[in-house]
Order: sequence, then C-alpha cells, then structure tokens
Amino acid sequence: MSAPHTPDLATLDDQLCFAIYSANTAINRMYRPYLNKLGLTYPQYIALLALWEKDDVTVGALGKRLFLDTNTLTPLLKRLEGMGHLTRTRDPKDERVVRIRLTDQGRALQGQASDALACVHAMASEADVDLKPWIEALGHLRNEALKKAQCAGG
Amino acid sequence: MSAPHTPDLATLDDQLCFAIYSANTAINRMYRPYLNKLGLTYPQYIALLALWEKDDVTVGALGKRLFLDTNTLTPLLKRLEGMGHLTRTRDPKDERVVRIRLTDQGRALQGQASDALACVHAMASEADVDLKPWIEALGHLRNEALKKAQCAGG
DNA sequence: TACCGTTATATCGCACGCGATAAATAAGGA
DNA sequence: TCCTTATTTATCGCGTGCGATATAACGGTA
Repeated sequence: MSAPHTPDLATLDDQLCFAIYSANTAINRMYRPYLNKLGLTYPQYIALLALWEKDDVTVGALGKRLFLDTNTLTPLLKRLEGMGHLTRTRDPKDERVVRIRLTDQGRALQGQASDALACVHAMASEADVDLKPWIEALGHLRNEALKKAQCAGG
Repeated sequence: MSAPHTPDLATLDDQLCFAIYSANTAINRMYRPYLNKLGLTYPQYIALLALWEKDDVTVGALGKRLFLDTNTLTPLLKRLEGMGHLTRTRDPKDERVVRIRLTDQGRALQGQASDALACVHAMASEADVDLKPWIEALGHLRNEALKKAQCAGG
C-alpha cells in the first residue's frame, strides 16, 4: 500500500471517478431543459421514475430503491408534495411510517417526460452505443462500489 | 415525439440516467473514507487530480477541464486555498485572471491519495472489469450528452 | 480622455447529498 | 404499568452545481 507515486494512473482522463462524475453531470444537463418544462429537478425526476414503477411505498423503502437516506428524501418529497405530484401520509397501523402515493397529476407526468427519453435514445444511437449492457454493467459497478464503501467503514 | 406511454422503458433499472446517477454516488461513497483522512471532499479531490496533472492554470481553464463554471469552482478553490493546498493570485498582466498554483503541501497530497486508487483497482478486479475501455466509453458518452445539452438551449 | 462591448471572476439563492443529531412511535421485558 | 431499546422519519449544517446577476478589467473607437 501507499505507493509513493503512480504517474501513469494519476491523470484525470485515466480516472474512473472523473469519467463517471463528468458523465453524470453531462447527462443531468442534457435532461435539464426537458425537466425545466415540467418544473422538476433531476433527482426529483429520478424519484418519480421509482414511484411510477411502484408507489404506495414508505420513505425508507423508496430510499433503499434509490440508494438515498431520509435526510435527502424527506425535503425532496415535501417539494413534490407541495407541487401536488404526491401525498405523504402517516400509516395508521404504524405512526412512524410515512407512505408515499402518487396523485393523478403526478402519474400524468410520466407521459410528459417522454421527450427526455427520446433524447437519451437519440444520443445513444448517435454515440453508437447499445444501452442495455451498459446499464447492466453500471449497476454491477455500483454494487461493487457500495460493497467497498460499506466495509471501509461508511 | 411525445409517445403517450413507454412502459418498457420507464422502469428505473432500465434507465441510463439512474445507472450513472447511482454509480456516481456509490463511487463517491467508496472514496469518502479515504478522502476524509485527507480532509478533502470528492469534488475537491477531482479538482486536485486536474491540478496534479497541470497547475499554474486560470480558473476558466480549470473549469473547462472539469466541465464546471466559476460559480462552482471559486468557492471550492477558496477552501483548498484556506487549507494551504494552493494559491490564487491575480495575473499582473491581466488583472481579470486568477492563476491557480499548487503549494508543496498540495502536491504532496497526491502520494497520500494512493490508497483510494488502490481501492478502485481492487474493486475493478473484483467486478472483473477492465477500466480502460470503460473510461473511454464514458468520456464519449459525456461528450455526446454535452452536445445534446448545448443544442437543446443550455 | 470618455465610452462601449467583451471577458474573467465573484456573489447570491435554491436544491441536493450526507454526517450528525433529534423526535416520535413501536416492541419487549421486569 | 414503567423502562429500555430499536425503528422510522425529520432537522440542521456544510459543500457542491448551477441559473442569474454583479463586479472588475481589458480592448477598441472616437
């Protein structure tokens, strides 16, 4: 461990972290004009993706799906509630739990977001990339990184 | 355009945006314990990666390298300056320009960050992934996304 | 010199992401 | 019942990202 210097690995363009970091912000920017029309931020859109797939879930369950904690999710969900896209109600059977349910308005957003999807696929075809294996591999990478993060004492 | 519904594409796990979004946060978390030891945040580390490769650059040039604007970089660089890792000095020939130069202390951090690099490579080998083509492909994807972001009126 | 447009950096407000902490409820044992 | 512990959600502070705006300095023209 602690090799003194690794010049061949230290350059920015050779770093996986920068590649993913900058690709993420770039895709965020690509989505932005479409999401602005809907009044949504990128993380709000991601959360809605999960809810469009399955709603009537607890904050904790949604957080596990998105790999986010309540300190991030609660304010985000409150904003989506304020816009009328979902409801946050305490579960009568267990008052600790808050259940998230989409409103009709929130469900209707899914159709309006199709322009963004079309843009992603246009980009993928222009970049000559088949998305499916990419998405799979990135998911695998994420799980490995999370495993490392756990054992390192995160 | 504007297809009413695309259920086969709308699931979270089929989305490139979520795959990259969650992979990025996962890698951030993997780095965190190592960077905490150095008192650095993830974006600060990314900026230092660029500066270790080439310093004595303007804020604007560094921003182009990192795909970030001054509204993000200036406060970040001020914090790194406050820690003593770099200096920010106005160029006497053009007082608009601020030149960023690493201190010896800032340069010495590169060696101390090798544990994080080792962790990334351990993860890559455990995930059975050859990093090089990945990093290249992600860079290509980033450039295509930025192109889309530009023309869409970013 | 004054004026004007451009360029480089900085500032402000808002929404994340997260470590740390708090508050409320539930579950189980004496 | 009371007490203790665990679980779930919420709150606070700080550091990004970024749109919008401001400030300062340069370049060119008259």
